[in-house]
Amino acid sequence: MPYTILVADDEKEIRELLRLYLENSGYQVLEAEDGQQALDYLRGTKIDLCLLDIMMPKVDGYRVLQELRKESNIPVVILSAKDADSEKILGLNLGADDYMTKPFNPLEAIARVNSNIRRFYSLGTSPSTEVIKVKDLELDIDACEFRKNGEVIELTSVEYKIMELFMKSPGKVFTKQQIYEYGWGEDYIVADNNIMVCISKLRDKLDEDPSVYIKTIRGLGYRLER
Amino acid sequence: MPYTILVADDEKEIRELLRLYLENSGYQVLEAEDGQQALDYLRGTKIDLCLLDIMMPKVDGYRVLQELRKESNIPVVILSAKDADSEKILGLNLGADDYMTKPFNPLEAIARVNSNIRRFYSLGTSPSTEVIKVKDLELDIDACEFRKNGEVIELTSVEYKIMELFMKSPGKVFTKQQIYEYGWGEDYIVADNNIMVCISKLRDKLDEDPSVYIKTIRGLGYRLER
DNA sequence: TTTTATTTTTAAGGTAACGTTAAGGTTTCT
DNA sequence: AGAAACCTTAACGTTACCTTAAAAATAAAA
Repeated sequence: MPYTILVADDEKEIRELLRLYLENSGYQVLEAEDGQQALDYLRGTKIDLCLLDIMMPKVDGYRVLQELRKESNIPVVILSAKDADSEKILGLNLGADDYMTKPFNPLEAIARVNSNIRRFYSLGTSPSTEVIKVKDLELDIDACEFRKNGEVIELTSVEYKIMELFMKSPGKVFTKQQIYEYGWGEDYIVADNNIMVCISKLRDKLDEDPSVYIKTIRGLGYRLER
Repeated sequence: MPYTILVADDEKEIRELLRLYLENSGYQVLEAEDGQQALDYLRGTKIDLCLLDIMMPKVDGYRVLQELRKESNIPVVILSAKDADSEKILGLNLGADDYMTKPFNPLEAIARVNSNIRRFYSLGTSPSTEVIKVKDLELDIDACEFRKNGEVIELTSVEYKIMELFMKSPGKVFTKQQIYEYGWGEDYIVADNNIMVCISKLRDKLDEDPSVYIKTIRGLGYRLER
């Protein structure tokens, strides 16, 4: 099961250079020549890591990164001709994992890709078949599927997100603010009732009479019992 | 709760510079001035990320990294004056997560630390789960749970807060004012009885006949016996 | 585009846990 | 003994939370 790397750069030579080295290291490679194409790939395909140029037509790399981070946490290595520190900082703070300035040594590129792949997938998150289990609950990240005792329970996207948050840290208490920001992907506004309705529906679907799975911590938030 | 960063560098100025910026960003900082000391820290202390200089006395950075990787996967950011690509590649292939060349912009250093911390701890591996223990009492900060002899004791949010205050500094006397401000999160108003009721209920739940755990210091306040 | 279905938000009524208050009791110090 | 500080209990009122249903927004289908 080779890892899939997306190379997003408008220069054809660079894409081909990277493809050469990456394929040589056993990766599968996809190419995007502008930001829009990159986003399409990232949304529609299972990409394990992205090499992302900043200066691209249509949608620039920062924008791609910003959009991507709303949905995914895969490692992103920024490629850029800009060497200024401020650029690096901007990229890293937007959620990039690494930064390389052009021109670069392709061997260094490979080393960085290896490093980031290992970091992200070796421990914790595994490449494809990631299933988190808590009690008799299962969350299949790849399939975006939630199961109880092996039976699929249909969740809406917000419900799924919240369940994901819970299942990734079972036993940990999350405040309403944290839940809102993770589930809705927006800055916190007071929308407590919203969350409560969602929790209520989740409990419904898990058919808890007393709160067996999702426990209320009054004054604090909620927690998934492990 | 704060992440602990180990700064391993033989130059005192660099350590102090990094400490300044890191502490300013809310990290806890430990310093090592040579490779041996770094290894001792890494083995004996809970370190969440390591900033590692390559050229150090006794044991060099590569060696430290190599040893560390046999036991742990925490993020390591290499600091080095060597700018040659081959050096970077060596570091990354040995299992480093990032690489910075001196001299560096401290803000970039912070950005990289943030990035690596977020990458490694936000998802996947849980962030150093914190449990405070005093005698047979345990306070699980993540789960907001209080236990005695491993058995959960349900606390209300104010009770929990007060217990947190006590457990964070066992043996220390807290005045009613301090307890009120911490437990209620408001400026002190005279509400002594309030506190007394709360302490009373706590003692109840800990089933103390004489005050084994929470001792009254007449005229001053209360203290958790250690 | 209009219609239909699904998801999310808003609103409102209900409930139980929690913090407050007050009153009577106990300990401790002078 | 008397006073001051502290303890305990129970009733009350508030608040945070739960649930349901309808309205609004969004996505899917015709």
